Amino acid sequence: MEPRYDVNEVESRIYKMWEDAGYFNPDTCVEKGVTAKDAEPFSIVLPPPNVTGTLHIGHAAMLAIEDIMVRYARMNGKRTLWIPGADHAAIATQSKVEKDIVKAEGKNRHDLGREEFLRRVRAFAQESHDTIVNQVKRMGASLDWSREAYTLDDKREVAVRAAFKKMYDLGLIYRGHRVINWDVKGQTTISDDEIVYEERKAKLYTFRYGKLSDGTDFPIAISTTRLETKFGDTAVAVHPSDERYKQFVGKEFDVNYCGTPIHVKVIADESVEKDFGTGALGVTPAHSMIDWEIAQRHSLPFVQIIDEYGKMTVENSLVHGKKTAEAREIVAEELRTRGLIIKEEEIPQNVATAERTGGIIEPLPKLQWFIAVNEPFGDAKKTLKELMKSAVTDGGIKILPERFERIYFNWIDNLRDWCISRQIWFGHQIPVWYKGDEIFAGVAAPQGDGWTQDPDTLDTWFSSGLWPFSTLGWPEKTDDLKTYFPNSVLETGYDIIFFWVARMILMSEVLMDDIPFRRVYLHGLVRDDKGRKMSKSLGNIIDPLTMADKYGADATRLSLIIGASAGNDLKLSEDRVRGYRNFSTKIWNIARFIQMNKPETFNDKARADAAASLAVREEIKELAAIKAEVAKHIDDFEFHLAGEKLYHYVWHTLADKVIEAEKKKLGDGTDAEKNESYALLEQLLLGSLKMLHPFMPFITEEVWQIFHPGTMLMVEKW
RNA sequence: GCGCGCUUAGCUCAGCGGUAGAGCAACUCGUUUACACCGAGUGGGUCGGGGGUUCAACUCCCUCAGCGCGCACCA
Repeated sequence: MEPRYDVNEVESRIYKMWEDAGYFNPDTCVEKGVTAKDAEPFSIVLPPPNVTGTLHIGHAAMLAIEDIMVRYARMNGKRTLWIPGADHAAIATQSKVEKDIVKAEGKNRHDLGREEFLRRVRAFAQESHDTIVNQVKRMGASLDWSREAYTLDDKREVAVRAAFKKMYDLGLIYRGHRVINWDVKGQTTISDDEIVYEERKAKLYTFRYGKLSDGTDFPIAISTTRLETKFGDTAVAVHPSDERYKQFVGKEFDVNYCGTPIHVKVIADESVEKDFGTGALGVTPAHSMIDWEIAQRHSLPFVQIIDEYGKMTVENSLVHGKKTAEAREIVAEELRTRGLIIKEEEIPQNVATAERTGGIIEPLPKLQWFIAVNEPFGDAKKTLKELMKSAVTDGGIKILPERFERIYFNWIDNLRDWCISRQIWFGHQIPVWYKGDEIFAGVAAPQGDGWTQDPDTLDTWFSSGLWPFSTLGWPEKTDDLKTYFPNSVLETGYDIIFFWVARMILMSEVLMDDIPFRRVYLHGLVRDDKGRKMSKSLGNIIDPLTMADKYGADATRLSLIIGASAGNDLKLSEDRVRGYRNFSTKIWNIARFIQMNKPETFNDKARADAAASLAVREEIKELAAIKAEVAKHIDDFEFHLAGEKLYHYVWHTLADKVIEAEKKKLGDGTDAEKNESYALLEQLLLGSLKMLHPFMPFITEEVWQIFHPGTMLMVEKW
């Protein structure tokens, strides 16, 4: 053995050896007889990385955890499938590419046209995909590349259309005119979950609209931070039990608001808080989600006064054509002049912004496609909300750590219909065609002339939601689907429990009439050593590839496993990775020492002779005990405890105690003693390698090859 | 407003009813069949504060505080 362990040489050679052997594919394992045909299946999908860039340290953590589960299952004889893939990440990818083009050429997507722009996005996505695949391999992930999928490839296109069609026919997907979240910057709708709230200071104005037609003041004062939207008010809502306003409820008024006539009705609604402001709320149905809902309850009309560019559309007014922020100032000034403002105060306010573009969200009424979550359907007449809940309460899905189950339920309780149409180009075009008043939804375009397909695309999470079965060939009834669905485990970050985990459960309940997976394991975020999120602007990014090149993928993986328990964030520093690199070196030297001390008289017969006396030795019993503990930890998803245990055993027991104790016999014992010592150490080393393999696949395989050429540790019995 | 998590050695964390643990860092010593990316050893904590349950609490319950997070509201 080489005195030094050459990480980069070994890691690239070993991965290629595994790939060539084909054992990442469970079919090959069955063919070559390393897995029984009727073995229990173990299946898991890789959360598909977005094709927006490159692998980051969070991906590396995810790969490490999943590869441990997969390699452990495979070594335990299970028919193990781990499917790789990538996500087209519609909005994220489109905005990234458009931004790059604007920067480089000063053109936007409209200058290029849909065809050309999409060509550019696809080229970028392809390049990004290739980089990511290489990086995933670099981390040692034992994925079945022969089954690789992409959320936007032809097979998944079929799945998306079949899913849309089925849900449309069930009445779960509908087209409706409702208030949606409009991203002014990105020029598209987004779902409730894609909103990020930013806390800012805002001014809360308490005021009266103005004069009534008889010249008296409007009788009720209201409060708002958005004076400019009040042109769109159609009601003033008060609490039903509020004595102050009871006399006005049901009355309608024609009021002059800053020179523009508006018509408002006073209504009573439980949702109004008596103690906030004046206890009266100006209802703007067209530009507030909550107000829209109030308007629905009271059959109020709505008046749209802001357009898609965030500009005021109030005809013949002070604010026509102005942006909302500017309009607000103009209105405030006008109200002051008219003496209508009663109070101005600074309050903290959460402003809704778009997750991807950072633009302000302007609620607007628009005709869009939705998934109905409160609509009973099918034979059971259950709603999607009910099904999503029961999948976890009694449907067999267990979420780890358990506290996320409550977070999941809480999210479902507050869930509104999911807006799935997007006004962007990159993604699955909505499989609906129009001809006059006719609408056709289908997997393929309708026959005949004159049909036009809906130009919008689907929320990227619509296609990711199908992932646990679309990767297995659905809607076709494939063997893979029969064998590997539902998935055994879904492993992902807790930050996408709503975006992704919940949507997969939703889709699976409708389309498969089953849970998508039995277990959800949520990992935390990888932060820097001070607990901050890693970001370019902070300059605290730790790149997994740099770490792998410097210290090895094995060390990088271990640094991401030990100290990281389910659902908890991990603080990572280069020092940690270096520490586990030292452990790799230790393993190498243990192996080297044992190999150097192989007695000349040692052979199979000597091994057999030693077997009986070894069987009763404490060291062997101890190894068995460690093995049982490690297995229990892995079975319980406590990878950090398993890793720590192994680290400690190998270094501080095997190396520091057992080897030290055997040195004397190896040096000047009898042949029989030497052989027994060697047999003992060899057995402890090989046993350790097996246990360590899921955690540190490269070095363990490399050392194994030295002791057992011609066999492969990755398919040895654990 | 509703809910969740964390608070244990200088740092990062494990332990979660029976006399305080690991890794890193610090300090001392040490090149002897691998490894200085090493070995042997040492120091260092009233387990966030207060109260309770118990023969016994870091571990269970209540309460307060600090930090962090999710959701909703945000007129």
